[in-house]
Amino acid sequence: MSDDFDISPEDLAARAAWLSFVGEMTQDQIAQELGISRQRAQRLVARAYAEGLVKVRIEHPVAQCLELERQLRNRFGLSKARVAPGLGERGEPLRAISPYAAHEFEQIFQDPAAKIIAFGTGRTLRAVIDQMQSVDGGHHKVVSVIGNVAPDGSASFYEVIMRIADKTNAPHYPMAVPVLARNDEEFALYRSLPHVQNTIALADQADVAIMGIGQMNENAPLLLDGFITRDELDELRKAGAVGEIGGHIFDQNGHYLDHRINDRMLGVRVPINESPVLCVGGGEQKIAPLKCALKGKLITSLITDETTAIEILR
Amino acid sequence: MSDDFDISPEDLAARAAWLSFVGEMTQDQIAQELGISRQRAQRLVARAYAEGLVKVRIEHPVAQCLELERQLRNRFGLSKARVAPGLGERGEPLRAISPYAAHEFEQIFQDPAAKIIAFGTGRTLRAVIDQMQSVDGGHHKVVSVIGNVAPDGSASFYEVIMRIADKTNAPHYPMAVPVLARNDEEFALYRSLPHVQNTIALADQADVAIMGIGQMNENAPLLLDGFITRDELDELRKAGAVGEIGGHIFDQNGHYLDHRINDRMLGVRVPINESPVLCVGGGEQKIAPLKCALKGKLITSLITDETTAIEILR
DNA sequence: CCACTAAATGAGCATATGCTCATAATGGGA
DNA sequence: TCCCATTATGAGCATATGCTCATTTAGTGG
Repeated sequence: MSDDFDISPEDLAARAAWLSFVGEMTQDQIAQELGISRQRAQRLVARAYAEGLVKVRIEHPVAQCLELERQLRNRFGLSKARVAPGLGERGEPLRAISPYAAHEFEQIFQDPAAKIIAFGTGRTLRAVIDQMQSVDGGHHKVVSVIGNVAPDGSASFYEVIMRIADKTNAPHYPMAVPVLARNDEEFALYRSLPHVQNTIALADQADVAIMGIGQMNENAPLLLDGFITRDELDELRKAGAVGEIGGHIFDQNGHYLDHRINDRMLGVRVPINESPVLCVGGGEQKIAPLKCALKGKLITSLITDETTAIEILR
Repeated sequence: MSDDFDISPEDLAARAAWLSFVGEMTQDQIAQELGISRQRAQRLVARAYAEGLVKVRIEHPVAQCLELERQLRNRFGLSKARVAPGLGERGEPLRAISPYAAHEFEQIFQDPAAKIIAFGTGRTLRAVIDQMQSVDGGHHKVVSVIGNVAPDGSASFYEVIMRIADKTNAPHYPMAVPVLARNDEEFALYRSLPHVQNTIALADQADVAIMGIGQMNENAPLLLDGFITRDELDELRKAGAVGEIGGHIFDQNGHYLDHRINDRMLGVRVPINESPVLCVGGGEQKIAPLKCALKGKLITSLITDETTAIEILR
């Protein structure tokens, strides 16, 4: 059973993790089995875990969370709500939400009926997609509803279309323009580009949109990622901005803001032609935006965590 | 976040496991979070794990196993072969095979096309089904190809139809007769019962059969479970018995034995009308039966573990 | 109401784990 | 070829974990 000569490095990590989690072996046993030092075994297992080779799921609907899901659906007329058990005050909400959301995503892609699935961007969606298992979704198309170019011209770091395509083997259609045009002429120019028109046309046919949500406080993703300046942020907030979905900024009633900056967002707004909008997000800062988005019926399904759900329902 | 008053006991176990695996908390932190002692936290996590609430999957195709799968397919003309990484000499083969097989089972039930899925019995299938996640397979039917009554009249312990139905929510059709009739008259009687005829008729339409495999040595399941006596075992072995699938005994060429005991097996033989037969099994004792079953084309797909695969291919 | 059995709990301890640091190996550029 | 920077490795140690055992609690039958 001991390997005569080493193979790939990742292979060994997977094998060590397998022996650890499935075989329930101690690190000493693994080391012996693979003919390596205990130290190395420990590192291999840790690495496999860190790299996401090891997927842990808890198969049990926690009663309190089910109840919260029911309340969310009723209160806001959602077609679907999923609430992940909280990880306590100090726990990152994303860590709790990701496995739950990843499972939902997998389900969506396992649907045999071919679909056009629109995606937003952001840290949340990135984290969820990293958690997904590979599924065969080659019959679907994934399309971005938002530009994938950062203000400095680099590829937007939190673009997710490529990653979701990797996991699902689906044909992918990024929107290869900036998130935000700098003025109206630039907006018109970008919008007129053939590949943009194609992508937008495809997005317009989306059967479902999967989106994150952004807050408009001092940690606004739009600000952190350099899409708007602090002055513009202040200006938007004065105009009533509370949150944004796919870069499109809305007010406390969940209505998209009529504002020159908002008008230059190149992407497609949700909801798209009555199609369902699945929003993933949680954490203290997302509470206000989520409440407003729910109020304005911008989203039709929600995946969040326990703490956030409680606050939203308060 | 700390619970004010306790809810269900299993709920708490799931929550503790969640905090442990997803939240990566130490037991002390979990204890504090849930307002219990560290001891209790430890036990809750262990319990959740033992009860199978925690599902661990390794997402990485180990190269050596892929190669073995390829060789198995080529050598025996299998439509599908899956090889789980071995757990070393001391590891239970079942422990390695179960997660792999469970995943395959889930895939089968996630197929949207309604199917009739026939099942054998045995320790192996039991273990695999315990590992399965719940899936929505209500559009399929599961039917047993073998009786579910033990010689003492009790329900056969390793019958799996109920359990698979639990996991998949599929309508289920057990075969409510003994595995083996005691003589030809009894055989004719049982076979004539209406509910048996119904079940057999359904099984005859199966789109796929999922089976274990039994050895005919001194640890033969048929002997251990009291379906045949030691004398009968010896007699069968003298007649060339090497293994059995669904109770139907075959020889070294994978041909069903023409023998009075074999003729009294009440179930349906695989393959059923050219339908695929997925066999799950591994371990030293299964090697000979598997080789012969493969030789006789009794099975069309195989899920096994690394060590067994190597031996089969030797 | 008591006594008995079985399960749940907490303390203490042996072991497994993962982190830090010092050292060795590896690899890329001059 | 040598040198430097980066990465991999192993030893030692602090901590987390899980097991055993003694004790308590809960549940059951007399």
